[in-house]
Amino acid sequence: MDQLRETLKVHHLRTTTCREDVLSTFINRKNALSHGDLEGELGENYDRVTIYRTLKTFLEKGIIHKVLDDEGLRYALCSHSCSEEKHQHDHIHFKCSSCGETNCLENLHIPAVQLPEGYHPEHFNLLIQGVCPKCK
Amino acid sequence: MDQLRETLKVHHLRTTTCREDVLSTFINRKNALSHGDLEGELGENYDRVTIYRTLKTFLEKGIIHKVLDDEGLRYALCSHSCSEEKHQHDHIHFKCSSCGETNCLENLHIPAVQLPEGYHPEHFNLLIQGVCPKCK
DNA sequence: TCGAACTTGCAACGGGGTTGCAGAATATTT
DNA sequence: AAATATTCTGCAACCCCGTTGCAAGTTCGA
Repeated sequence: MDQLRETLKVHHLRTTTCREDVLSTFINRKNALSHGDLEGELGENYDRVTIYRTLKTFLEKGIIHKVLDDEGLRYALCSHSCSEEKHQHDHIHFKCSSCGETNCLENLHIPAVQLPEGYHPEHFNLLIQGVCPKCK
Repeated sequence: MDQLRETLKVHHLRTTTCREDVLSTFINRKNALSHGDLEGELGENYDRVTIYRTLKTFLEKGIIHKVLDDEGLRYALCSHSCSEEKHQHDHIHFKCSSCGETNCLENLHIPAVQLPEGYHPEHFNLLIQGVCPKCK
């Protein structure tokens, strides 16, 4: 409870019930969420627009990061090392084709790639699709 | 010219000018294209819906594949080994943050990843963002 | 407790993508 | 070459995603 307020405070955000609820949804659900997921869970309490803006704010402040997907964007909590100035996301995302859940594999790093001459890589995004442990 | 018709024929598609034009746009431009790109190039000749359906058809037949992006889907030509039954896409995509182009690095394969117990990977999608050779 | 600064809800909008249907084009059969 | 079956296209309409402007409400520091 105070944990949430603390997180918001650290990122210089005013504590509002919407931000607390969105943040706690991310913490409880653990996997990557789309705007639609959040609207389904919180849509009766808050306007869609507010949820969009909350996501945008959280993105900018480094609280969440984008997770690529072949059918729409999702978002997931950043590790604690992220901030407004610097994001560090070289971990792998796994999307289960059975249950549809997308999860961060925080402790698996994207392997190094030897790019041809002239390419200057900045960000890496690896999505692996398949069947997750829960779905056999 | 006959090359295009041949490709369509191989995939059991009727030859129409729209399909020929979309296909030749992919071949000429070489990089990954969004629906918007195609509409910009061919929109005066064909309806948006027709372009959408052409992309969908090409996807199903294994002529093009989806390319992930942090701001909307793109499509790129498949290598010749793809078909309706089997797609093989373990190559890397590079998106330039300067010119905005996304390209397939066909000859660079995604390195193997050791997933935790229970994960059964099927498809891999690696997007690297940075600056491409053309943009210094 | 007051006021400045920020956040929310509402309405409205634009774009992305899909569907149903009638008419047009393509392929196939004779 | 003509007729038929099949497929494709254009149009209209629709829904969903995401954004913007503005007025009213809320937060927080002085």
